[in-house]
Amino acid sequence: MPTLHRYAVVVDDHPLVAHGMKEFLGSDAMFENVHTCGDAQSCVAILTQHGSAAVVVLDFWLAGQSAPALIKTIRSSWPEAIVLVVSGDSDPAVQEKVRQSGAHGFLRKSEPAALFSSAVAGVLGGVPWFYPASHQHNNQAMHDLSISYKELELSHRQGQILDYVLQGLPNKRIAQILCLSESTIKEHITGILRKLDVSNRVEAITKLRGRRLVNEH
Amino acid sequence: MPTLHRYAVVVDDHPLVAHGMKEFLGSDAMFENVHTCGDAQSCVAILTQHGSAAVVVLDFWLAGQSAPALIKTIRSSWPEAIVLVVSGDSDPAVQEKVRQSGAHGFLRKSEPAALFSSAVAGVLGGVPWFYPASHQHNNQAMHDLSISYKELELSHRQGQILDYVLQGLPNKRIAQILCLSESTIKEHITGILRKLDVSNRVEAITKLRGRRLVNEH
DNA sequence: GCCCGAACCCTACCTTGGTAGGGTTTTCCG
DNA sequence: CGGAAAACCCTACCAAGGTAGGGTTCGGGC
Repeated sequence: MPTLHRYAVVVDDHPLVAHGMKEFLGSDAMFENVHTCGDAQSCVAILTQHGSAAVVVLDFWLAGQSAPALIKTIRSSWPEAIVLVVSGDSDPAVQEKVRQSGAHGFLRKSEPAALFSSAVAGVLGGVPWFYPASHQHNNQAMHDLSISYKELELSHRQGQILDYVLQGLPNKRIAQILCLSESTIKEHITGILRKLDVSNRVEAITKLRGRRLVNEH
Repeated sequence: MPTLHRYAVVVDDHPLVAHGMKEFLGSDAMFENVHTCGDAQSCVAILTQHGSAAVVVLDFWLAGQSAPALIKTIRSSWPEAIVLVVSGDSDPAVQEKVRQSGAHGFLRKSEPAALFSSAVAGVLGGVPWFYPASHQHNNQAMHDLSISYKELELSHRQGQILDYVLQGLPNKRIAQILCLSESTIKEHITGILRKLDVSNRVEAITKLRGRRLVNEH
């Protein structure tokens, strides 16, 4: 198994972000060799081919697969690899999932460059890098039009169904798409409306108009 | 006015993304001098201090301010600057807002690096860079740009009522706002839906999402 | 082990939305 | 003048949306 040199892997479906992180890992002279890829499959392929990386930096919101699944795969197959997860949003729940999946650290993309370097150095040195639990609820400058309708405490299913609602689909069609009964859809929607504090789907749609939807997990 | 050298500005509230774009702009030897910043205020400050940049690359989803406002500011104060907007999501309506604000190009962050370079080269060469309308998902012959009641062949009353529908108001409230009976509202809406070729108000809202309705008549 | 929450299923009930059909009045146009 | 179209009103009917309350199963945490 060719663990010839220490190298890093960056997994992010946005090439620009991946490139940015690659530059960071390289410019601090920590890693001369940095691979970038856009999905979980490619990441696994790289690790299989080159042997375990020293560090894997991956975006939580991957296009195809869920990040926790990839984290678990890496942790079990290449246990010596350090896994650092980055995410565009600031949801505490995301960090929890990441931590429970076995990652060594979690960082928001909005952090300054210096903190990113510190985090990489930290996890490489064996220090777990997570935000303190008490720090969780300062959702300061994060909103307006920017992001995350999402984990305003919507469950997985609710987020998924809200997606369809925002596309204008009626309950009946959502039901057959998801192979569920219409009653179940209605129940989920009742929960969604209560959490969004609106009284029907039209209000929900107009309330969320123009906002970006983070991918379901 | 110190337009001493051609330079670029990258505006993105995610430092990693900003850094990635900076590297791109630099590595293609197009710009030796690239400024990065995280919000609209800093961007304006940079332009004020250094004079107009050759190109401004900015993220649509800025933390504090809306991107269209910044675009308009740049277009009016530094008209020779080329404005290229990038966005993490793929909503056609976002591109429309960008285009209407006067930007020269729009690109998704998920595009490969090569396309990013092409887009920069294109807009610098004076070629607008937008996704074709036909490429936008399934929506058939829907023209972009703003749409007027006349194009939809809506009567005055219908246009007025459609406005309220798009705001998410139920028939009952529209009726009391306009001092009409609910039956009349329903009748008008039936006409609206037929002309829009949709089967209910939710479809109408999602179909017209992101478009600006101009009330001329 | 127990408890809790998420995710399913159901029935029943009420409100809203949309269509169809019946009218009236006004305006504009050939 | 007659006719068309828009704007208003009504009732009646049915489909869709949403709530309430009743269940089951599964998994994780204590």
